[in-house]
Amino acid sequence: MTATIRDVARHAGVSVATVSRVLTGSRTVSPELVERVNEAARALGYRHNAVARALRRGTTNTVGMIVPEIGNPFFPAIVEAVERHLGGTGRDLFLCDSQQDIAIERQRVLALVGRQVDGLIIVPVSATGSRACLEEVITRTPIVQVDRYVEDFPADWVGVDDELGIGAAVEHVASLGAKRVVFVSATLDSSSAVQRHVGFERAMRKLGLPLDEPQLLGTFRAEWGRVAAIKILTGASLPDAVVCGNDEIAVGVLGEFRRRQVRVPEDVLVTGFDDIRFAALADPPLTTIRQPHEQLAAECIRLLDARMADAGTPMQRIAIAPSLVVRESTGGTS
Amino acid sequence: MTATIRDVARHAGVSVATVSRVLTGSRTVSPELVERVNEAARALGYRHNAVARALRRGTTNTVGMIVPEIGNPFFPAIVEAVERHLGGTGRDLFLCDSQQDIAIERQRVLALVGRQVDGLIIVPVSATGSRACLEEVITRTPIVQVDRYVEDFPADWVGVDDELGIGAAVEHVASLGAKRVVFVSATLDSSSAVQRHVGFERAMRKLGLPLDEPQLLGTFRAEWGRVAAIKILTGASLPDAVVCGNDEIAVGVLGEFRRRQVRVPEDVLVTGFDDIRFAALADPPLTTIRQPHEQLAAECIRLLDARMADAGTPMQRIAIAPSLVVRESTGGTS
DNA sequence: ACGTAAGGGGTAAACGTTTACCCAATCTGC
DNA sequence: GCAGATTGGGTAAACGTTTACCCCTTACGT
Repeated sequence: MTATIRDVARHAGVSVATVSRVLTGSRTVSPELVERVNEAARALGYRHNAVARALRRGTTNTVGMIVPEIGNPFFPAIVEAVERHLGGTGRDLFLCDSQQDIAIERQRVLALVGRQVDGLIIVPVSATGSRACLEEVITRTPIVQVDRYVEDFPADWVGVDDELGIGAAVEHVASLGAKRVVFVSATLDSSSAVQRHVGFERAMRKLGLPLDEPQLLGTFRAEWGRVAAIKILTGASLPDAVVCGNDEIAVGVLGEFRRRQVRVPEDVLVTGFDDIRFAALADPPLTTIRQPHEQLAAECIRLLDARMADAGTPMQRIAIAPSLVVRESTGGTS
Repeated sequence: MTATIRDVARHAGVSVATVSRVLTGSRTVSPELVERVNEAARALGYRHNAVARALRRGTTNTVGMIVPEIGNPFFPAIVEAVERHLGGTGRDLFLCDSQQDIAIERQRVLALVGRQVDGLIIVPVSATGSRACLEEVITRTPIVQVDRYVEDFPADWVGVDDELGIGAAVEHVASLGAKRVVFVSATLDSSSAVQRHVGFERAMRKLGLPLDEPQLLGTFRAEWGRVAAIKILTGASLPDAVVCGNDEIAVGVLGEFRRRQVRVPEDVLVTGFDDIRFAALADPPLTTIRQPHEQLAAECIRLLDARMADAGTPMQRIAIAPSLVVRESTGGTS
């Protein structure tokens, strides 16, 4: 059985308080006793019990993070960036996947909050459906929303300006002469789906482009991109451009176009959103809206730390401008 | 502040033991008191404290999982499958990324084990370097290795038969007439790198194919695939086939070949390993060795449960045969 | 030399839950 | 009617750590 602080105390011939003081450095202890305690701990292979410490201190040195779809490379990229920013602060990141399901999301939230994570970073599954469980726990732990957010829910958020990003994609294809532009995205469940949709319609109106193409809203998955491409191809004629709500959809669209001998960008321009690492590797390499992972992660951790330091800190919403990355799928070079 | 079991007891006019008995159903309590306790718990919004429960019970209802590179879609796919098998068992999965770094891996292992996860599922970073930290904790928690394993370390493992898999890829390209076959994989740090390398050489010898091509061993990353493709293209002449150690490398190779007008499969055959979801979406769609995620996950959870049930259970090594998926990159159809 | 302050070590309570043990009431069998 | 068994509720210890409080010793200033 693993040694406890009591065993170390007995071995060193001191009290458990002395052992605790030595090992945490919380108060001075005489050098002689420090030496004995350290030696005893070493000899017994003592490691403090994080569960007991959490109960006593009320903190765990962990941050929970929940993403809605871990198989979408965009979310692991955000997780990697968050880890880099959390690393060096002595805190551990515990990651959970909510599988695009608000019931599973609630389970994950309660699992993390119930284990007293010091903060929760969440990409909410649904702009409306995620509210109930987050309202339930926001008084118990600091929460920061990343990328997506819950509507009418007062919590910190950092993400890109989705409207601006999709607007940049529309302006880009319009600047290349595109008149008929089709939008392929996800149903309006999440805030990013909603905002990208709003951004698309606003940009089209601003540019005076027709909005009469059917809206192709499915999931943020490559499979849906393929299905959407088939729907586009069964239309009367090919649009000038396909603006996609994320890179996965775009990769699916590209693949299906390629399979059916539709040339990109010669026959139709295609754009994505996110700049996942396969965007550059797609064929042709995908023009996309890059989300600045490092900056999102840095702001996220900063918001969380501010919230942890002072629960009454005024709520912050940080929208970061994304950037257009022009690649071959709209005629750019590699 | 959130209610504790003491508050509920006070509110219901019973003892904390009674409240605990009612809420856990651990012993009979009169219907009248059950009603009062449940009503009090509801009224106070009581949720049990998982930290206190963990300290008292010594279990946490959590499983920790560590993957070496969360940005590689293969690992999220495994995580998703493990979650599906764990779901419904009332246990939560806490995921950590070890960033291909054994020091970070050790931090993650200690973070999870220190918080008394009931079991640990790990894809070890290094066949040798990961041993020290796993030996340190294997007496404290059940461990199952997935995909990769640590050499000379007695712990349960489930993965595909890497030698068999790469051998199938070599046999496949050879059956299409390939004589000069180049192997692009990772340096021999992980067991999968080692086994795939061994499998490649063994298959080449078995088929009487020349092994004099330079070995291109870097990382399991698409970036390395691109670099390797450049190295191949600066050689005297193009090989007949490029067999890659994983899909990421293969996707990188495909991209660079495409960029330099090398036609796949016309000019050179390319294969991968893993069957990540971008393998089918690559251009051309990638011939690969499919790892059966669901089966790997199911066996993994079964091994963990067996280990949890009886720490003395004989160690098991389960190698599952992968399957060849022929796509356009070796002349197959979509 | 004395009074006050500072340092440092030990005891025990606290964190929140679970459950062993004890005790009282009730039930059952003879 | 009584003895023994059963049921069920309460108390308190346990889990492992931290730290408030207490007390003793030593040091310093007058």
